[in-house]
Amino acid sequence: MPELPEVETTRRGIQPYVEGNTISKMVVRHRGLRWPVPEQLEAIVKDQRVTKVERRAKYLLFRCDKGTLILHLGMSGRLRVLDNDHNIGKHDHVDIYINNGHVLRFTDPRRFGAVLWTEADTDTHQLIAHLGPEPLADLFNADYLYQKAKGRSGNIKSFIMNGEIVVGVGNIYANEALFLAGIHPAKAAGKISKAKMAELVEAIKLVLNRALLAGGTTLRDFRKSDGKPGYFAQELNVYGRENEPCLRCQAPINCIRQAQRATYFCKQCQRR
DNA sequence: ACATTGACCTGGGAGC
DNA sequence: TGCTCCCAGGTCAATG
Repeated sequence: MPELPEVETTRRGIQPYVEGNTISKMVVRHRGLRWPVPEQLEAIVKDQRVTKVERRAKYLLFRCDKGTLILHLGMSGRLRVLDNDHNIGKHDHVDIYINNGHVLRFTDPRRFGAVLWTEADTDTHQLIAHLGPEPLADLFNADYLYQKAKGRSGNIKSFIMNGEIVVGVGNIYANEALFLAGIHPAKAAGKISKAKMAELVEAIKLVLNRALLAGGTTLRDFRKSDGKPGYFAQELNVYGRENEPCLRCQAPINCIRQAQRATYFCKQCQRR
């Protein structure tokens, strides 16, 4: 499910139920996520107050009294607020009980997600320390991207999906942003002009902001944290539209594979 | 330093 | 109906 807008939508959805409250209990039914859920986590988080619910890249960060609970939704993860703990499903791996009667439930069929704990500054955490800027921050601009791309021969699509360059640009929005900027996804990152990079930066910010406003894209199983679907899928220009007419020029949309991921683009509108 | 590939998992849909 | 194959929103770790 989750690209950055979905993760941020989830954060906003759960924040009012969690922030300022205390974790009364945690139940882990399946420790085998991307990394094992730490053995002592239930005991560690019990009775800790959550002071902030933040996000860095696609990581959700629950700032607690004694450290930070780090949660990643992976490819198929979901986090919902429930009024009770009924109807436990096969993929409901972790429940976090809040002292206001709500339960945060982490569901993840593919188990690519993660639930971890750190007592160190998260900026120095192994998984977070090397991440690039947030795409919606001012730091992410044409100068930055152009400088980073200098001398790079790899394709621009993989480049913008690289979390060390910029975080939060997943497959769907990488496709959409390149279409809006009129850049061929296979073009070498280092051969793109600064002017084009400026267009790309604006396109990335635009698609992410739009999706954020819509509450995240609905594809397969995405639901906002309250269980209602998001509704951005109908605004996609190229993603998932192989052989359908380009919405700008009517030429059929192409689909190729880059780094084992599907890339959709229009040959007419996105020149090399 | 950079680029590419495999790996982690399950479920759903297409095709036979 | 049921089997097999392929695909899926992420991203780390290992390899050239």
